[in-house]
Amino acid sequence: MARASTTSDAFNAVAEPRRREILIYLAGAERPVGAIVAALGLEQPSVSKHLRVLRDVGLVRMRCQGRQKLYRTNSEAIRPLHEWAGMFERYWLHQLNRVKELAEATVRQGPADLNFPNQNLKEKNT
Amino acid sequence: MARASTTSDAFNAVAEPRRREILIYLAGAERPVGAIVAALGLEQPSVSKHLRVLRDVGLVRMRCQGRQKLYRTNSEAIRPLHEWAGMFERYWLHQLNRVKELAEATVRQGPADLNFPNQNLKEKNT
DNA sequence: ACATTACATTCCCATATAGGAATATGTCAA
DNA sequence: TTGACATATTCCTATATGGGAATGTAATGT
Repeated sequence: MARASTTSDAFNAVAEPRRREILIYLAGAERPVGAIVAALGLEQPSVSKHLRVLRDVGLVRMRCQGRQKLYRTNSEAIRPLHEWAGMFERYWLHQLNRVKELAEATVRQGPADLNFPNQNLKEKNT
Repeated sequence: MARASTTSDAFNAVAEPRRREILIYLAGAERPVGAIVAALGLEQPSVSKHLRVLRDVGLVRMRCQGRQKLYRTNSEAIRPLHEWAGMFERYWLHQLNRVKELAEATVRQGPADLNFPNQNLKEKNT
């Protein structure tokens, strides 16, 4: 099997850096395609294709106004990403505490020998 | 050009659903590969390959213990995702307020005609 | 030394891009 | 109608998968 489609979910859609830029650009206000092209310096067909992906997963909304189409970010669709990543918050807070405690312990004991920095470890880390 | 490599950054790495599952499973404690295989019901080579991707972008750490290799999630590496998605928080809060205000206004006015739900809109939405 | 356990890597392949170029579609203006 | 403007879509192609199967490799037990 190949990689999942970019339109399969928000995670796949935002994997592309340009699509993330577009989402940020369209977060505050709706803009016509031409404005995105000008602001991000991309080719117009490229922007249209990215917008198509973003629409398919609900990350942007579109409205027609005369001959232009106004896009804006649907921030609600980004919440699942935020919440998924947020599940790990308690763990990175723990890691920060451990680093802090280690630093304080090191100050009390004096610095470790930098030539053998792993002398106190039983297993090698990666 | 093709899609960016899954190892190009954390965004691309977590686009794969199985890799997200692995990260959650390895968030609380380090586990040998066999435990992941058993817990998630994937083929062992598949798990090894996913772990390789996750390691390349720093989303997991590995430690050798005898013949097994213990992996754990490096939650710190998920923070950038959380923070990127967090940039949109103020916008989805605004959207929620607008929906709430609209609902309250609707209650005051009575419900709109469901057969012509767009009768008050000048442009068509998508 | 040999078999076993625990992982990692390689090979093969169907599939899905993302970008560039060219073209199609839809809207407004004269 | 004709032309200009704003977007969208199609075609083409190099590239990167992810899964399955098979194989490689390192560590341990006997």
